Amino acid sequence: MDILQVAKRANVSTATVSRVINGFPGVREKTVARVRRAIAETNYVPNPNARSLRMGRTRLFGLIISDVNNPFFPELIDAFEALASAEGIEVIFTHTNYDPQRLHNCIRRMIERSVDAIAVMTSEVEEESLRQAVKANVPLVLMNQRKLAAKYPNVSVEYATGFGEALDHLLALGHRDIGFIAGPPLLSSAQGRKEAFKKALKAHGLQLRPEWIATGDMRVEGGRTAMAKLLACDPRPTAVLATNDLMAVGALQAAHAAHIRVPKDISIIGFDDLPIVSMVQPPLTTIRHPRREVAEQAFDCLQQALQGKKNKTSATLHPHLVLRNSTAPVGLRRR
Amino acid sequence: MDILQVAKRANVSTATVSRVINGFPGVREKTVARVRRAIAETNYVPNPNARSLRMGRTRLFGLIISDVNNPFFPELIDAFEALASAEGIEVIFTHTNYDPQRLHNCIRRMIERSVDAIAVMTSEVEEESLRQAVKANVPLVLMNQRKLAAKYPNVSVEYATGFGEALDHLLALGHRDIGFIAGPPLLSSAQGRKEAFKKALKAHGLQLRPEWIATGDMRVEGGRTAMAKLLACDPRPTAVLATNDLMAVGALQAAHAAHIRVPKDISIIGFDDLPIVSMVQPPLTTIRHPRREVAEQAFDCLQQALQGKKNKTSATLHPHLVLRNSTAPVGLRRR
DNA sequence: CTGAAAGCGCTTACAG
DNA sequence: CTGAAAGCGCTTACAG
Repeated sequence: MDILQVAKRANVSTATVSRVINGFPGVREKTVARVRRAIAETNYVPNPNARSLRMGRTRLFGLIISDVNNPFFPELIDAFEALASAEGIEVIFTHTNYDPQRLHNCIRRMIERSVDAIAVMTSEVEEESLRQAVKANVPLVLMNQRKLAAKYPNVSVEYATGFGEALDHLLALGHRDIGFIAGPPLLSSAQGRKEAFKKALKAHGLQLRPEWIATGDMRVEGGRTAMAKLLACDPRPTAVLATNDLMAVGALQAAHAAHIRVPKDISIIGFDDLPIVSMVQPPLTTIRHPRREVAEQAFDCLQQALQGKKNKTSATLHPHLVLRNSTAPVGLRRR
Repeated sequence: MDILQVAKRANVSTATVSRVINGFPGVREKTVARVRRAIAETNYVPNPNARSLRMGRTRLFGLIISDVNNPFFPELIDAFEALASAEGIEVIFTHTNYDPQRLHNCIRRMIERSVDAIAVMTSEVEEESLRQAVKANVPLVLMNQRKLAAKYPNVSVEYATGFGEALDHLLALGHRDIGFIAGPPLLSSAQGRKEAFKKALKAHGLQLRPEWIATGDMRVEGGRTAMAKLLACDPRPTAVLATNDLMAVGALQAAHAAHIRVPKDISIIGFDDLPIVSMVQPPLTTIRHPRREVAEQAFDCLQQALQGKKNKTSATLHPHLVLRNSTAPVGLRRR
């Protein structure tokens, strides 16, 4: 009954206090001042539960990611949370650990908590889990789910743009012999990147030599072994792109181990722009995954859905090359 | 009015439905069954806002950390969230970016959201911010705040234990000449680690040579330059401990750059056990900061405080050495 | 063992 | 421009 205390103190009704708090027009200036003073004096803060119960909105958003330990996500979380916080929205955040069953539970829990909207920023998504939200009438937004993009708002990243820029850069440095460290065939996001790479390669009029594709597990270790294979080729590529930064870091280590200098003897380009790539030597040139922008677009989608606007349901973002020190002109040595 | 629908369907009052949902004893088995069926048939889920409004508890915990981008935190978040989730508690989580003003706001926001309890897992804490929670009667728990430990529940980590184990290990390998990469003098957590190192050193009967202490900025870059200084000493240490893993990684890079082999020519030990240390070559031996356990103890403290138990208000945890490949016996070379 | 009813703290037609 | 009152969906003494 706390709004009542404020009301008494200001000599008005609770309705008026409510109006002042929510910035409704049509309250006399003098009354507003009186209410504001009473609020200040009592340190009054509205009870969000009462408010939510009444309004049917909680100002609570759900954010679901794959894995807190994956250094890809912190920036995305950070950006999403900053936007929410600026709007007075709180974020409940959970991770699925790549487990579809957990995704299902995460969504259920969030609906039970009556969040206003959910951003599902995981790489693998099963539609069945999403239907819970549809049924509960909770807006959703996905990331990079091309197959579901027709039915659900989706923020997607056009990998090919990034690979195109990387290839522009390498070609300008004189590279023609370009290797690729791919990800596991079963991982759809890895396959998406591979396809985009091939597409960009073709657009640049380059051949794809099958022996210059090695496959890794998306982690440092996998990049190391994949790179070892590429380095053993004869002829070997003069530049290598990796599906993600962790494997690019592994590739760098493999080169070091083989006493092949980066970038002098071979150029390496990663993908994602994780914090780690500027911590290794040399700092890696990489294609930045626009994850902050993904968070922004996702947040916008949800807000718009809540406001009943139907226009902006999806967005496409483009990754860009970030130059650091792991690429150099093709040496004369191999010419 | 949704519990009413269930009640009607089961031919009971809402009170009885509520009793069944909350597992109160003393409802006839047959009635329970009827209510359960009605709940299942209607897919009924209690409205948490109504519940919170009535009960004065939200089953919402706040978790405040310094920095999402700091790879120290994900495991802590993960552990905390898993415990909460198992108890049907949701976590609102924010970060301060090392800014005391933001900590103040984070705590205020959480109180306004009427969380049941708050874990403040940041390195720097100003007491004034905490008083908001005290005033609002919201239980708190801190991490490694010795100065505040008398007034607030606190989970602290006894760094000296970890350094002691590291020194045991190095002595067993024949090392006597041990260098240290310290952190900035103004950073209290870095100073705490330095003091603990000195203490452990003394306990092992070793001298501290002032020129074998170099200072870095707690990041990879700082570790690199600090290590370069240590390597330039004559005589130089045969083993180096770093205040944190990021600087240990930098130290490793500096050794590589100087063509000094790790661990053959020099041993390196880090602190924290970040994921990154097993991604570099060689994987670093390090002292593991028990951050999962910190999360567990913190969560327990909060739960107990909520249950009105006064016994367990603080806890002390011990870091332990994790052996990997960056240490080796002192070479004969330097004998 | 169960129900009727009050009340948690708000917001919002409705009336004036 | 402002107030009286209903109602959001629960839980919990109280009564039987």
